[in-house]
Amino acid sequence: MASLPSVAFNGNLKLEPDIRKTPTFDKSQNVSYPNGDLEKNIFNLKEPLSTFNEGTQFESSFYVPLLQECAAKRSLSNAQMVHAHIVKTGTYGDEFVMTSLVNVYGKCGHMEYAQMVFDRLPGRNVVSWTGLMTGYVHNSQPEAGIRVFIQMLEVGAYPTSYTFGTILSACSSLVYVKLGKQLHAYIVKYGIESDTSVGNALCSFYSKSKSLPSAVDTFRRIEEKNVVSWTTVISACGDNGDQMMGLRYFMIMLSEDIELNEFTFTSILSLCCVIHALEVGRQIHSLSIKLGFQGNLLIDNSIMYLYLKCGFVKEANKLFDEMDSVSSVTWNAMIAGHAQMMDLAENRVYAHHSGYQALNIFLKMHRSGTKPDLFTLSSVLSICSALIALDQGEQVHAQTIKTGFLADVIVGTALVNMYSKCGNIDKAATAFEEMHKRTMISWTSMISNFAQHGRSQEALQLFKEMLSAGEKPNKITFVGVFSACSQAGLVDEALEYFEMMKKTYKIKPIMEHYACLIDMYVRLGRLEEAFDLTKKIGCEPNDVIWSLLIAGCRSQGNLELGYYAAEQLLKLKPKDKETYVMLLNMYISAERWQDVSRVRKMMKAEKFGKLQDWSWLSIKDKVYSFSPKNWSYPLKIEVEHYLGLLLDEFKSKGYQSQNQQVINEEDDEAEPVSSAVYHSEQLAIAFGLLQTKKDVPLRIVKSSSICSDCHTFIKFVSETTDRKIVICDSKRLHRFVNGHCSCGDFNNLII
DNA sequence: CTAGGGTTAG
Repeated sequence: MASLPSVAFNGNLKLEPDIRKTPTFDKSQNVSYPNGDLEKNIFNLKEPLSTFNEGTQFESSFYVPLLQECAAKRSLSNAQMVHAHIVKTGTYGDEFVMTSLVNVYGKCGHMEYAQMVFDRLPGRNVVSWTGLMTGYVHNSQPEAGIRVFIQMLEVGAYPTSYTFGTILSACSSLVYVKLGKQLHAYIVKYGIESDTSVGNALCSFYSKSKSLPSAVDTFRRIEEKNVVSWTTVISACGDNGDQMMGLRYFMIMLSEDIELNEFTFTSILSLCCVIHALEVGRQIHSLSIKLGFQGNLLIDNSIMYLYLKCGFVKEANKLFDEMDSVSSVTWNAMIAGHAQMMDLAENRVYAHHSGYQALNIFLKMHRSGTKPDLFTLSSVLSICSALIALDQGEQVHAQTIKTGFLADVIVGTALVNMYSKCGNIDKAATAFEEMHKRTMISWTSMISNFAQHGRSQEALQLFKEMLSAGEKPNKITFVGVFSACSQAGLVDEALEYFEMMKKTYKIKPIMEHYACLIDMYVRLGRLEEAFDLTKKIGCEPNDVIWSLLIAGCRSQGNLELGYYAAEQLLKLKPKDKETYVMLLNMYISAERWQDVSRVRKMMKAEKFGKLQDWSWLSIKDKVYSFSPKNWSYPLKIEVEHYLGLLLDEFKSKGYQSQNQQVINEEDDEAEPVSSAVYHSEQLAIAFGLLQTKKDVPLRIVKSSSICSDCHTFIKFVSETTDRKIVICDSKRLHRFVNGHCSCGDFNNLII
C-alpha cells in the first residue's frame, strides 16, 4: 500500500512554472442575490420554473454562489435541492456548476456523489481534480485522495499550490514521508515554497513526520506568514518535544501583531498540557478572554483539559459546570482527563476511584443525550479494562455495535483488550478475529493478551501470522513475544526472536525486553544466566529486574545474590513501601534479625504509612470495596464465617500457610488482635461466592500484590468451588481456573 | 492550523 503512490508518481509530475495560479471563479458573481438569504433562495427553487422572472438566466453565475453557500453551511439537503434544480433547468453539464457540485458534496462528506458528478464532468480542470482530492482527504480517505492525484498526473493535468497543500496533508495523515519529500522537491523546483498555503502545508507535513527542524525551516521560508503559519509552527514545537521553542514563537507572534484565532489558543494550550504549565495556561486563557474569545467552546475545552492534565480535578469540574454549551469533545476531554488521573494517582486506591469517576461522567454524558463517538467509546473501553468492569464493558460493546463505531480499528482494539483484561481471553480472540481491519497495535495487543493469559503458543502463532500478513512489529510487539516465551520457558525461541528483532527489524533492545528474558531464566531456575544478562544491558538494571532476581533468589535459596539485588533495589526505590516489605520478608525468612531491625529502622525513618490492602469486586454494575481495616463491608459475619469454613476444608486437603510473611510493618500503635485477619481479596472472594451464582466468574482489582498464601488459597477456591476468579493486582493479571493460575505460579509476591 | 482515542513487561 505504501509503495503505490511514490512508485507511480516518480518523475511523472508535470508542473510548468508559468501555470501555478489556480483559475478561480470570479468573485463578483456573488452579488446575484440581493438579500443573500440562502434558505429563502433555496426555497424559491421549489417553485415551478414559470414563477421565476422572465429572463432569469439559469447559468453558472446563478448556481455557483448558491452552492458555495451550501458548502460553507455544510448543508447536504440544500445542495441536493440545488442539484435537482440544475438538472431540471438543463444547466447540468456546465463545467463551473459541476465543479461546484463536486466541492459541495465533498464538503458535506458525500464522496459518492462528489465522485459521481466528477465522473460525468466533460472537461476536467485542475480545480475539479483538486476539489475531488480535497473531498477525499477531508473525509478521512487520504489514500483515495492520493489515487486521484496520480490519475490527474497521468492525464497530464498541472497541480497548483492548492493541489500541493491537499496532497501534502494526505501525506501527513498517512505519514508517507517519501512522497511528501518528493513533493517538496517539486515545490522548491518551481519556486512556490514561499507561498503561504504551500509553506503551511509543508510545515505541518514535517511536523507530522516528526522532523521539527524541517518544519521550522519551511516555516521560516514562508514569505507572508499568516495566523495559520504561526499556529502550525507552534503546534509543531508542541508535538515534537520542544515546548519552550513553541512558547518563544508564540511570544514573537504576539509581537508581530498577528491576529490570533481560536486554533492558536488551542494549540498553545495543548502545548502547555505537555509541560504541565498551568500558570502559563491561565495567562493565555486571560489573554483569550481579553481578545473576545470568552465562552469559546474550543478554548474552554482546552483550558479544562489543561486543568485535568495538571491534576486539578475540582477546578476542571467547576469549569465544566460553568460552560453553557458543551460538545461531545468536552465530554470526551472530561472522560479522558479523569481516566488519565488513574495513571497520575499516587496509589491504586485513588486510581481505582478516578476510573469510576470517569465512568460516571460517561453515564452523565449518556443521560444528557450527547451521543458517544469513537473517541468516547475507545476511552471508556480502556477504562473498563483497567477496572475489570466486564458488565460495563459489555454495555459499551453493545453501543459500539449500535453506533457502527465497532468498525473503527481503535475501538475494535480497545474492545479486544477490554475482554482480555476482564479475564475473557476467548471473547477477546473472537473480537480480534472479527475485526475488519487490524493495525500493528491490534496485533501487538492480542499477542500480549495471549501471553498474559499464559497461552504462549497462541501468542507466538499469532506473531507469525502478523509477520505473514506483512505487518511490521515494533518494540512493544517484541515485549509481548518475549513474555510469551518466558511464560512457556522457550529459551531457544526467545533468543532467536531477540536476534530477529535486532537484525531484521533494527530495534534496539530496551529494558523491558531484558526484563522478560531475565524473567524467563529466573522461572527456569537458571539464576546465573539471569544475572549474566543484567550485565549485558549496558546500563543499570531497573527496579523490575531487581525484583525478579530477588524473587528468584528467594525461591532458589541463593541468599547472597538476593541480598545484593535487594540492596540495589533499595537504592533505586528508596521511597517504595513494597520494596521494604519485600526485603523485610526476605530477611525474616532467613532469620537475619539484625537486618530485619535495620530495615525496620529505615522504614520508620521514611515515615510512610501502611501498605494499603484494598480489593474491589464488581458484580453487575455495582462495585464492592473490601479491606481488612474497614469493618463496614457487607455481610461481614457471613463472610468471616464462610472463610473459616473454607480454610478448614482446604487445610484438610493439604493447604498450609507459609506464615512467613509480614502483613504490615511494625506498628507503633497497638492494634486490636483479631482472631483471623483476612486479606482483602479473601473477603471479596467469600462475598462474591455467597452473592453470585456458580457460573459467574469473580473479577477483582487489588491495590497491592497478592501474597503467596492467598495465591495458594485462591487456587484451592477455584478448584473446590469450581469458580473462575480473575484478579488484577499491582503487578499482574491472575486468572484462576480449576486450581491453576495463568501467571504460572511464579510471583515475586510480597505481602 | 482543529481539542479528545487503542499496545509494554513485573
